[in-house]
Amino acid sequence: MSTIKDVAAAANVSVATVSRVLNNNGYVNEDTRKRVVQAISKLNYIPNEVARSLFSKQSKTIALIVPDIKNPFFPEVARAIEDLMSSQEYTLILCNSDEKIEKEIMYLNAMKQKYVDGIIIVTSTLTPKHIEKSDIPIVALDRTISMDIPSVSVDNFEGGRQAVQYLKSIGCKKIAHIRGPHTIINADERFKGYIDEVKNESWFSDDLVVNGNHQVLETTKVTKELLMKHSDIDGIFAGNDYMAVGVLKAAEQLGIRIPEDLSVIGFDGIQLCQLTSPELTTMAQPIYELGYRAAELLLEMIEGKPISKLHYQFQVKLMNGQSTKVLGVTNDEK
Amino acid sequence: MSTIKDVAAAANVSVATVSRVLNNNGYVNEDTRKRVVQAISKLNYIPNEVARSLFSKQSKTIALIVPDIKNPFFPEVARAIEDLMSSQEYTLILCNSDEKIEKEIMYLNAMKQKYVDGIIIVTSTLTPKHIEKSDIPIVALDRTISMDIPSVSVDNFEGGRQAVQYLKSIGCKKIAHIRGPHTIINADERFKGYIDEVKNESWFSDDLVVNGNHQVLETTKVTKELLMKHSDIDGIFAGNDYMAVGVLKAAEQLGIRIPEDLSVIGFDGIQLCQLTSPELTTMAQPIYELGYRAAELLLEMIEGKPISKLHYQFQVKLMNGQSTKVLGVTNDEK
DNA sequence: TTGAAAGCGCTAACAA
DNA sequence: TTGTTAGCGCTTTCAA
Repeated sequence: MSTIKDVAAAANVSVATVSRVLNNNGYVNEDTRKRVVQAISKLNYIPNEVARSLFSKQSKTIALIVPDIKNPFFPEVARAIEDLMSSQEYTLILCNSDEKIEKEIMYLNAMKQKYVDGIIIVTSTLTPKHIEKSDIPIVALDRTISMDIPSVSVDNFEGGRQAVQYLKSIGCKKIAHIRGPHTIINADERFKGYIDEVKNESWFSDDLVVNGNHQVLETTKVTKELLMKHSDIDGIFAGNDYMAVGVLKAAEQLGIRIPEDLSVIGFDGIQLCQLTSPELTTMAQPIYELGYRAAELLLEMIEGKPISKLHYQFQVKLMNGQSTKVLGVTNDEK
Repeated sequence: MSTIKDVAAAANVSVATVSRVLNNNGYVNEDTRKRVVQAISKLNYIPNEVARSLFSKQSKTIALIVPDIKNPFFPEVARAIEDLMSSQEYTLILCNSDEKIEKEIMYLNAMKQKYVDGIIIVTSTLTPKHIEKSDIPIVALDRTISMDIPSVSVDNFEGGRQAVQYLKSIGCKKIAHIRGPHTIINADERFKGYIDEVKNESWFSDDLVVNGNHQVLETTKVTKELLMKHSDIDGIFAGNDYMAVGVLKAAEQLGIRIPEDLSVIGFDGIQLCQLTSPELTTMAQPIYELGYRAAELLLEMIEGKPISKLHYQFQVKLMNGQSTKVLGVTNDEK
């Protein structure tokens, strides 16, 4: 690998001049510029980013810390982030925290050490205290951390409400909820949205809510128990799409027809929804947009632009599949 | 952020001494070591990786270049790689090439520029020429590039054969194949495995092979056409799990029962297989292992160890779902 | 056992 | 318009 020195020697100028043409700043005579450009291409020279970073204290690199890239929600945000970042010549480091605070802190330190220019993180456990002392720009994605830390997420409470409202609107008379882990704030919000919508219903009782733990198998198990106990449940709001699949499986095993006997709605809108049969009705998040916006926000922070808005909250949108019945239309007509 | 200088000053030693205790090499008196260690923890000092990289020409960073992280095969390999790498204090850069050679080359250059220590790449288009001149360690994952470039993959040909053999073994009498894109070597290998197994069958004809292009919708479309043309097809080998889902949908739309009328087998063994109903039978790759092994191989190369074996080829394994019939067992008994 | 100093490749004062 | 040089933070000779 040739260095700026080699180029300077080849073009018979000083390294400063080469640097000038490289960065396109400062005066440089048209002829010398040409000589330099020639030398560069002749030597196949590319500037060493590490040396640049050492000087500039910027690495043109950002980190994305997610619980687990295998969770299909995250590849899509990762893709969105990488799309924007690579277009700006930034590079993306991927970290998996498994929702463990030690790992999050470990990565935070490692990233600081590498001079990454910014971090996008999905976390339920980190508090502002862990973050504030690192002066590096951070954006919270999917879940907010605090009022001070910029975030991009959806309105999970409202999404939960709307899911239930939709089930009501198509005529469901007893609606259960399979919720996600208590440790994850979004699961709580969705749960609260459900509660808000059903708490005054005569049919409502606490045991219409069970915990599926964001797992398919676990959900199938608890849903079967639930449906055997309450045979008159005709609508289920699952806290995410995985759990909705678990519900589908439970219904199948019990010989309950979907959507004729039971309407199921999920949350998230991951690709999976189109792949099941029946296809899943879900409250879809604009997943790619979330990632993209988080990246845009982070970029603004990195560039030191004034941040007009700290918190971006997107709305979820009903995505109609075949797992919810259509009011006034029998199955034959569909 | 404090630097090695600050530590040196605080401990009243030279930076060289601090460096010695940091890296645990060279003689350093026990007392001075203690003073240094104290200073380090007092100042909350962490060494600057960028400066280290500049000197050592190593970045403790590797890159993973995949076509698209949204393809569910890749998050799992990414996870495996990151697991091993982070345990060795390496960091993972993620790149999406969209199977485009320009992007691959662009990333290759960008990574060289960043002094990444190694690269794991999934590519169908890159040739040794693109790679050889970059002296940086490279491992080809999922698809081989050439004999000279280390690789980790599965035996796609044999996997294709075995898929067809299995369909035969459960009694299928006319087996079709939905193949993947011609541009992807693995799709070709699987196709060849299919051909090898059926070419001498009396029922075989060329038009039993159609291209699903690795897409669900496209597959549903071509499969419906196929099944309408050949109503006696009783087995389909889909070139990957996505296309197998497409087949499931086609069958459903045509009122064909799976597995009673038609047995379907996929390839890859992504998580999706357990989420459909019926659950998919597939030739499963050891996806996590593939990623992990590629990472191990790369690490050995980075550390300059002698590489005893350049090419690792894993076997795929039949993973039984409900999309293939069970010989001699009627559906009622199951 | 320790320190001084050169150098990794680059940028940006400052001088010329 | 160009060159000289200091310095980014670290590691490693070389000398003491």
